[in-house]
Amino acid sequence: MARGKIQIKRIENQTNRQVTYSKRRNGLFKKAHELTVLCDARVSIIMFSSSNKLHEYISPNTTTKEIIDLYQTVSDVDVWSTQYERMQETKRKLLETNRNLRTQIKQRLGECLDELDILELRSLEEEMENTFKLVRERKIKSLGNQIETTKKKNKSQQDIQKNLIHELELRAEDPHYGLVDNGGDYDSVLGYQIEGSRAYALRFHQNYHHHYPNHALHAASASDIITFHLLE
Amino acid sequence: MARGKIQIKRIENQTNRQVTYSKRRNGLFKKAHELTVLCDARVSIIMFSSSNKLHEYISPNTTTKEIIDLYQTVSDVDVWSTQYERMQETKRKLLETNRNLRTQIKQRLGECLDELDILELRSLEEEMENTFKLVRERKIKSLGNQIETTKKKNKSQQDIQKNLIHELELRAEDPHYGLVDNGGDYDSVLGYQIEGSRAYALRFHQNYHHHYPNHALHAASASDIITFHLLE
DNA sequence: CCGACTATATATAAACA
DNA sequence: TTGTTTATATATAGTCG
Repeated sequence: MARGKIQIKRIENQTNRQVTYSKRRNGLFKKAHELTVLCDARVSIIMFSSSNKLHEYISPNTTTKEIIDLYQTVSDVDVWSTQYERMQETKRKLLETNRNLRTQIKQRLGECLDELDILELRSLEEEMENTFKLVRERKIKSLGNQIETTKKKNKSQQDIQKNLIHELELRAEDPHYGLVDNGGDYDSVLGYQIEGSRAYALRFHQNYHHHYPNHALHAASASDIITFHLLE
Repeated sequence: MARGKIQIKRIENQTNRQVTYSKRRNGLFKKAHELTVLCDARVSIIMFSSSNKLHEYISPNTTTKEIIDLYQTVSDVDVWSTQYERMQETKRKLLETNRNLRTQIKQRLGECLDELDILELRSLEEEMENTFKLVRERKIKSLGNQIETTKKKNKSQQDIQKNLIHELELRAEDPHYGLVDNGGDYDSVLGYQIEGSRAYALRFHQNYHHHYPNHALHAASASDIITFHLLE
């Protein structure tokens, strides 16, 4: 049985306080739930006991995160500040690093030199000279490689050319491949795929065959007969 | 008067619902407050009405932010994710920019050149050469300035020296400034403040006056008589 | 830490101001 | 909207198991 009016002040007895906490907590959550259902509201209750135990109520069909998100949006309270400030600090540092790096690059592009003293200029000069040399060496090496590659390509192109010429000679000698004289000048194109990306075409003038049908092709230097095209 | 057992289901009448919401909300907050006081707990209630009106209760001596912070720490719910992800994205972008800038700087230090093709190398080379020249010009100019400054300083030092000598001559001639011969050798120090940061002291040997009291000081090159000290 | 009991204290629906 | 009133429903302190 209840003993008179309940005084709203801290319950000193630890056990009683614990019991009351538990009972009233359930009562509170029940009320909150009734409110949710009766009035179509969304309620979030977060509570910590005196011993820092967490208990929470959240209306059905929603989440605490959702409520807190909404709370943050609607109220002016900067609920996030703790996390936010930490992140802001990180961001600030990154932006500063960024700025410093940009300045360094600018100086390496010859801008913003006013800020540098003589010692800094001297070391930057030295640095620039070293890098300049390094880059030049690298460029020369790269050019060398390119020349090598080109030479090899030329070599393989010459081989292909020779093969083609050889084949043409064979066909020219073989009646089965005899070319029809239709009275006009036209070109026949033989496509050749190399390296999967560039196509080379060997083009030859048929009138040559027309006029000299039995003349064998054998000269690699027959530039008036065979033209080499790089198809892009 | 209450009409039978209250059904816990949504109140369809808009007005009644609103009234009940208001009354029960107060009841809930009252209970929450009682709980706070009786059991020494901390309670945060955040609620939204069906019309999305925000109401909140928070125990005295604490803040909603504090409760949410604690909630985030204790529970596994990533209450911050919305904000957090936005910040993370910003951070990620900054880090990437940062990385790119660093790569650029490295290339301008002659590192990581492997990744560059011939065109990039060519432009980097040109850039390096230009900057190298700019920096050299700047260095030369800076050296020029330095020499100018030094010359001016020397000039002004010479002036000061002349003035001092002049003053000494006057004093040597004026009996009022006559120096007492106390039989010992000692130095008298005249302090002179220049540019507010460096002090120069003109030190002269009194025995000179002792032995040749009427001898006028006039030679700037009298290094055995006047010593010039740079006091740090 | 429940759950149950019970005498009271409180809450509240409805109606009205 | 908010504050009564009032009949009832609910909540709960203290106690026991």
